Amino acid sequence: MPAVPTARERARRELTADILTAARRQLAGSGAAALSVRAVARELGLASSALYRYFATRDELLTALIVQAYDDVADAVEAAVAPRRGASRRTRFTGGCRAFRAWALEHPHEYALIHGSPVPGYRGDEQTTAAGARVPLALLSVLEGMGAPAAPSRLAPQLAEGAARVAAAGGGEVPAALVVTAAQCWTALLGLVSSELFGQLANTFDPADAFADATIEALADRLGL
Amino acid sequence: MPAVPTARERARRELTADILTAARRQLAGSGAAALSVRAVARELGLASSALYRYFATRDELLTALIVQAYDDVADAVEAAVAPRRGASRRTRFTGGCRAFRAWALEHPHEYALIHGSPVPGYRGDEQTTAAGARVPLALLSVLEGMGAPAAPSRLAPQLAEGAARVAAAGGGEVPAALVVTAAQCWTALLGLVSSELFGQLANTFDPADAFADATIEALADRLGL
DNA sequence: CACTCTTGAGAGCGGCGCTCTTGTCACGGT
DNA sequence: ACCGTGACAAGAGCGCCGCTCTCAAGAGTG
Repeated sequence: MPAVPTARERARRELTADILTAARRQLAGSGAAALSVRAVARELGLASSALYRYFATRDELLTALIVQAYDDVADAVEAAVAPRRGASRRTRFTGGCRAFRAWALEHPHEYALIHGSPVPGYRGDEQTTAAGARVPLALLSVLEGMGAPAAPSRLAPQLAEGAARVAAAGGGEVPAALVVTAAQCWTALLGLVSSELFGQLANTFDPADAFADATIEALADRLGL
Repeated sequence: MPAVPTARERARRELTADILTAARRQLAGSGAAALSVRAVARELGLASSALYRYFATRDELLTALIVQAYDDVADAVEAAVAPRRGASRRTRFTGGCRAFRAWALEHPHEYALIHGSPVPGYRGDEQTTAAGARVPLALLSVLEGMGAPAAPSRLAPQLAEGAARVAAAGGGEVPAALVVTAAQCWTALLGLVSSELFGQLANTFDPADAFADATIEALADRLGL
């Protein structure tokens, strides 16, 4: 591969990026179910068959969008939890949670794509799982250096294994019991945001800002922050 | 309407039920995205156009399946939380949560249909929201007669409103602060099950039985059970 | 019996994902 | 400078899909 890419290579990269941009706009506008290769091609003034030179399948295009969405939300959350002068652990954690929810509210279709029901026969792709781990790991990183919870009851073997896998995946210096609690908080956060976005709170806590804030504070309490 | 239904009416009811049964089988087998009116018609030996006499649209068929799924899981949870001799509140609550998770694991596609990303432009149908409220109300009913949490700090207005709406919807004699906590536990339970089913726990707490049990016990703790 | 209203079948519309073929043009080696 | 290779866009086409329309047959009712 030459240091200076040929015109063809540049064109390919640019068109690939254009396809992704158009696809993302369609996704944001009408959701993943309505995203069609033909519509993207139309928007770009191409024959639909031409797109298959860049993405072999609709699922492949969707996968690229999934990775983009994971990275996008991870950027937002990582920025929110970054250590700052005078920012307590609790502030960083709740800020990260709030950033996560805010991103989800701004990008509902992208959120549904990555945290809703898996579209086809859900691919456990390496790329996507790695990208998907960034947000929970960012939230976990806030807890680094904390002691174990007050009552460090012995963990069930399955839980200890899970915590070990989290540690291996990058969850640095956090006691296993706290990792388990953090994972519970992570699923709770997902439940909060999914419930709000998918309409499970309709007719009850519907404008959910106060409910979300209270829930996030409760999570921080539970983590001993 | 005559007391004795005509042959045509009986036939219509039966065929409607058959359509739902076939559709449900397809849903359980391949998921909501793959459910097609034509395939259901094929399975029943009908022309696809004939099905439109019974369900005006694919969405209408899906809505019927949604209501069925809501009722199905509600039956399971209500049975699990029913008061029994010697069953403590805590046992009834955790049993209800476990029944919810068990139903979801047995019916992943139905679960995705009702708690995953809303399929089209999600209808806030009256029928579906009423059916969807049964499970959380069943879990809430376990808490009836309990006192308010230790620190009944004044609720934000939005939260008080939400709790009032829950009470109006059938959440009987439960203090508002406890209703809020219960709602948080409900979204946390949804997050737990969704995470497990949608693959968010892959590579960490993947065989999630121990994790789920620990999480459910933690919810019971939080409710003071 | 005549009538109406319901039902099921068939053809058909436009859209979808995806494949195959065809003509064209950029690239790299000689 | 030229020519062969390979990437490329386009078009036609396949089998699906949701949905509509029309039409013939049959059940229900006076």
